Amino acid sequence: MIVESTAIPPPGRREMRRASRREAILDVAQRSFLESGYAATTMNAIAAELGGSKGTLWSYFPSKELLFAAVLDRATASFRTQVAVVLNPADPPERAIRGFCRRFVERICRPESIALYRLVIGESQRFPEVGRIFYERAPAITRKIVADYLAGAAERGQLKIEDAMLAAEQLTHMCLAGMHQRFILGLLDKPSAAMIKAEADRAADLFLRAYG
Amino acid sequence: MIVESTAIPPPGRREMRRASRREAILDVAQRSFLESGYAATTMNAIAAELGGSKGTLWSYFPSKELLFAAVLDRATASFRTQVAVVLNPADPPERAIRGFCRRFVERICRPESIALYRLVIGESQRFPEVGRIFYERAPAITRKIVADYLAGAAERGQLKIEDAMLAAEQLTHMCLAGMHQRFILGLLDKPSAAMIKAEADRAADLFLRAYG
DNA sequence: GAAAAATCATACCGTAGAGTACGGTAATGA
DNA sequence: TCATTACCGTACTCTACGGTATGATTTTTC
Repeated sequence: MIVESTAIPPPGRREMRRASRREAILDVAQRSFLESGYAATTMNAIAAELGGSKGTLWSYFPSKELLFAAVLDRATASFRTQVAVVLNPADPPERAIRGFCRRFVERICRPESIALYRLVIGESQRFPEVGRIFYERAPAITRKIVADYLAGAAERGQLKIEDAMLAAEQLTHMCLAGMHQRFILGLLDKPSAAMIKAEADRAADLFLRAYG
Repeated sequence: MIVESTAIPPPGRREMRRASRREAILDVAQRSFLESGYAATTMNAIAAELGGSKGTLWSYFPSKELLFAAVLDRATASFRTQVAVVLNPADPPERAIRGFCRRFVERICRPESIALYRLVIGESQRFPEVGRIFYERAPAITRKIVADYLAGAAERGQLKIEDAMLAAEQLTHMCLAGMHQRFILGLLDKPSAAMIKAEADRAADLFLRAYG
């Protein structure tokens, strides 16, 4: 009564299992690292939450540091892909910039983003690469996208901008001005949609007032 | 041949000794916390660097957490007093704002300030008061000072500002736009005077362009 | 169905660090 | 002078955690 049903698995069934197990480990580890920081996260706790044994955990990630690096890598990758920013050159610049600000503020004020930022900053002293990797994969990429748009808008005569990179940096940081610092320091917990909109509009207003 | 020279010490000589010892402990602890973070700082190392014994250290601060709190308190207090900002209402606003920006950027990009900010952010998850205390004693106070100046300038017709608190927040955060994040993440080490000036002027320019 | 690989459960090792205990010694106060 | 208080040095306890070892059990592959 043995049916050969599973059709696909010539490319290895072990590999599949292994990959999904790896993901499961990273899920648990990421949650713990983001929630408690590096030092307060214990391998024992991760193994316990996984249900498996310690030996298995170590067979996937031979040290806590390597596990941490893998978590960081995955987290920034997810950030990167989610910055599918909607800066449409066909829109009038007010609309495009306002839309970007809202999306950006919403993104960076999510609890996971805040936790990631905290984690990176907290560990960037002990692991200097952490800060560099994060910077290159999150803020630098966003800035580049915004700068490209702004340069185009300047060419089309829609905005008066000399240094697009500088302007992009100013715009993104304006989006951080109010709530973000308070989130980072733990004075606020959950952003409401109204707060996000207000924050984004304030940033866009100032920017457009200066460069419009 | 014993001369009763020391004139003042009726208010206790033990207390003096004790106070200065306490300061010495805080000096060492602060350096270590700022340099290595909370977790990587050990009470043993502090005691060793002090030269004294562990028992003495514990007699001043009965736990690592309490020592940490005391360090934080002192560090933010020193920050607070150093924000003797020169926002002179008699100056023309361009001059006043430019001057403030330079001083402010210089202040927050100092290695000690960066280390403190990192420490606070890194631990504000585990010790939620840390973030709150820091916010109230450093960013909030600065913002208040700036807002008061801006409100005055608006009344005198020098600037077009509706919401002074908002504008103050935007101005101070503009000063953080470029270098500060890179310092925090460890991509830069020591700010040059030229970098500080350029950064401050960029922030002031944008602000004055929008509100001038 | 049997060999091989992965996983499990659990006990263990080494280290490190927070906090304690204690006997001896120097400074302080009356 | 004498009691007290603070300090020193050091050894110690206890706990936690990263990492290892091992033997049994399951799963995959052929």
